[in-house]
Amino acid sequence: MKTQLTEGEKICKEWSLRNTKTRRLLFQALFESRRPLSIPEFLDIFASEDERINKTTLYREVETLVNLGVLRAVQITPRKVSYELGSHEHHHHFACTKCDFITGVTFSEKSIERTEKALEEQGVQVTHHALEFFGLCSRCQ
Amino acid sequence: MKTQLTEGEKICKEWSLRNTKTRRLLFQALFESRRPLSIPEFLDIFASEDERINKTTLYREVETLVNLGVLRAVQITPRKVSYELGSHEHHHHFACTKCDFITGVTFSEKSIERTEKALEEQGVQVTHHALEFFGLCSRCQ
DNA sequence: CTCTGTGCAAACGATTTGCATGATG
DNA sequence: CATCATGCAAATCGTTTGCACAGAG
Repeated sequence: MKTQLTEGEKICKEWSLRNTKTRRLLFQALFESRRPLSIPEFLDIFASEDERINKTTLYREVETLVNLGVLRAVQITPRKVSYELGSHEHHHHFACTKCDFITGVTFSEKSIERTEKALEEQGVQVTHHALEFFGLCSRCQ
Repeated sequence: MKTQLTEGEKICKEWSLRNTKTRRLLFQALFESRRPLSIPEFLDIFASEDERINKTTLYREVETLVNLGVLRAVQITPRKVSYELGSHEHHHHFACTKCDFITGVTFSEKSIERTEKALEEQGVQVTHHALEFFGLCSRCQ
């Protein structure tokens, strides 16, 4: 009889990572919240579930996972870095400027304007967007 | 004989803001650096010019100016908020992932791909980009 | 058993707050 | 002189580090 693996345990296998409590809870939280989470948010979630996860351990865990590419850092709200699964297809985000709602946006449409239209058809109101390019400047190549 | 106003003094007039040392130096620094600056960067610049500007005062000043729309917050590098003049035409940025080089990008081309090409022709190497939409979610409207 | 993960306390840097004082229009 | 701006010290918050110990494979 096969044992049912949680999503988190699958990811650990896939990346040959030790199956630890911190990892299991971290992945669990990401799956359930269905949006990028910041470290303070992870900690709040764990606390509300009465799960004792050390702050330092979590910072180190997230760092490891980002370096491996399992997680991806998402910088949207000023002074707040969130993390999402790196396996998600390359996508962008919609963030509510009033509450902390953030959701993935698939840029299937060919233009920013059309993507905004598609978003508005889903019920949100888009006021502005930000587009940043990253890479190496001429000096640093 | 007309008195020559600095850019900063012009902005103060335009927004009916008191002409203070903090404001003058802040605008001056922005004009000279030609790129978004973070508060620690402003402070370093002032210190290197032997200008004593209090940290608290600067934080409050920047907050005021952002609320008025004179400045705009720019969130590019994780954990680093920079500020640029809000009067700049709506544009995006290129950030070097190795040094702290940031420059404005005019999205004159119609697509992200073509904007990237145009950037590369200017000598930088684009590895990836981020696109975020902001507004109000259905609950918050 | 060995390597990796964990926990705690302390350090750090950026940002915020309270309160009393100073300067601008 | 009425606002608005300033300075300082202390508090707060997110993040990092050193070191000793524990757990997974």
